[in-house]
Amino acid sequence: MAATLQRRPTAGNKLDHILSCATRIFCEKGYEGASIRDLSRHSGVSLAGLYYYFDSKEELLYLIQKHCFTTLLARLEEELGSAPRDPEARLRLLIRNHLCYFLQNPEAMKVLAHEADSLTPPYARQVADIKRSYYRICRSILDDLKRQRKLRRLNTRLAVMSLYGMMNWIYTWYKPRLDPDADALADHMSDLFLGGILAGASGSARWPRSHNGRRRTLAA
Amino acid sequence: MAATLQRRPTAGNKLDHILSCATRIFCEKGYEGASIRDLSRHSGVSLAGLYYYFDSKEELLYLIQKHCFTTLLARLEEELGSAPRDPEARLRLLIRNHLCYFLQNPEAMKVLAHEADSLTPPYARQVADIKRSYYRICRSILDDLKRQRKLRRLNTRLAVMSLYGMMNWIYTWYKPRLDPDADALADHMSDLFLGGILAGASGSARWPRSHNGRRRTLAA
DNA sequence: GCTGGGATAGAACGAACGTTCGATATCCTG
DNA sequence: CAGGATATCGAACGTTCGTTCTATCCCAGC
Repeated sequence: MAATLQRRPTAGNKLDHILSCATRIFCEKGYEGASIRDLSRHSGVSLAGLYYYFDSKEELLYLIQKHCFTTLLARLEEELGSAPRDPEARLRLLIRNHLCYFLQNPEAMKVLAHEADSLTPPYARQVADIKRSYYRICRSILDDLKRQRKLRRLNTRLAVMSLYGMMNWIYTWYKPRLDPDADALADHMSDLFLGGILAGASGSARWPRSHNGRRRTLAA
Repeated sequence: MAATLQRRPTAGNKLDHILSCATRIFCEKGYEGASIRDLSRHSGVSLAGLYYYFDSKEELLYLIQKHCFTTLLARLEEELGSAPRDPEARLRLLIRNHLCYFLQNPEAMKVLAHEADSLTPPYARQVADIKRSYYRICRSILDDLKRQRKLRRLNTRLAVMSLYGMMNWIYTWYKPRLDPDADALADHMSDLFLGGILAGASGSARWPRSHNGRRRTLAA
């Protein structure tokens, strides 16, 4: 596990190539559905030769996930470092950062979203830590916004998760030719989300509520 | 494929039991990661005995997906049939229907979201047809809303996808003890989404726009 | 020119996979 | 009670899986 912290010297290029092939294959066939033999064929490295660069298939997935989340988080922190204090502006920046990265790495994005819990404890914990940091940044921005705008009724956990859902789901539907580019999409989702959050500010119930005691015993 | 349209008579109960076990196992280990032997162990039916009830592992996944989407769609159509014409009310109804069904069948929900393209053409097409119907209902409600409220700048495709993302992503984070129940969640997401949609109605740019020509050449 | 270690691959390992075969119970019908 | 359909299973088939063993190749440093 710790064996990969710094890999064999000067092997960086080839490992990168393998990771990029693996990302594509995991994206297409899923982690379980992809075989090391697939990776061997597509990367041009022999089956046994691959194991010089990683210790197991699981470590391969771990390396992909760790690299992506680390990069995503590092960019966000860099951008937020030199950004205004205004929570709305910071949230817009987070959304743009997220969508730009993911739309530029759509295959990695699908692997991240799809194989979120394919890792077992030793690896899973490290990835979970990075993801938690990323979550907390968004949550604290929303907490700031809540304070600033006095959004008493805002459940920030639900809000963060709703926003992430909106953003992460795009891997299932986004068509580069058909849909707007990352910046436009970021504006769209920022407007939608912020509009929804801020609309609930003044009144408690702007629209009619559930009022339904309909059937709720629906068997599977 | 057509072999399962009406299965052996009176075998309904056991097939249901097998499908329910399979749903749980696919949920836990993924479609590729789950084995028929897992299903045999957990269902109490012998390995060979299982094949009396279905023709292949893929058909098993197909049966699960088809059943869930058909049920979800049927309930929605039934509820919409006796619902007001107001698009906002109809959208709220759709959201509530979606979340109620999914939060009552969380394992099935994960399988649907996670194995969305694990099926190959013969099976995949039939499931895709049902999903398209479901998508179109939501889209046409949003088109109605757009007309009614004169939301010129609303991209209904993006809106539908954003809404579905918000709703479908919950399988990754929802904790029954911690988070609100289905009705409250439906209200939350309805408010968020409708607030966001309607906020963009009057002005074209309520908040500052992207204004950034920052770096956009970010290697993977 | 020898040598030692980084880099690579052919062949094989045991295990697990999806699926099938043939046989056997069970039960309704005549 | 006979006999066919329904339902079930143990055992096996051929394939593919992740991984490892061992041998080789290449090349810098002595």
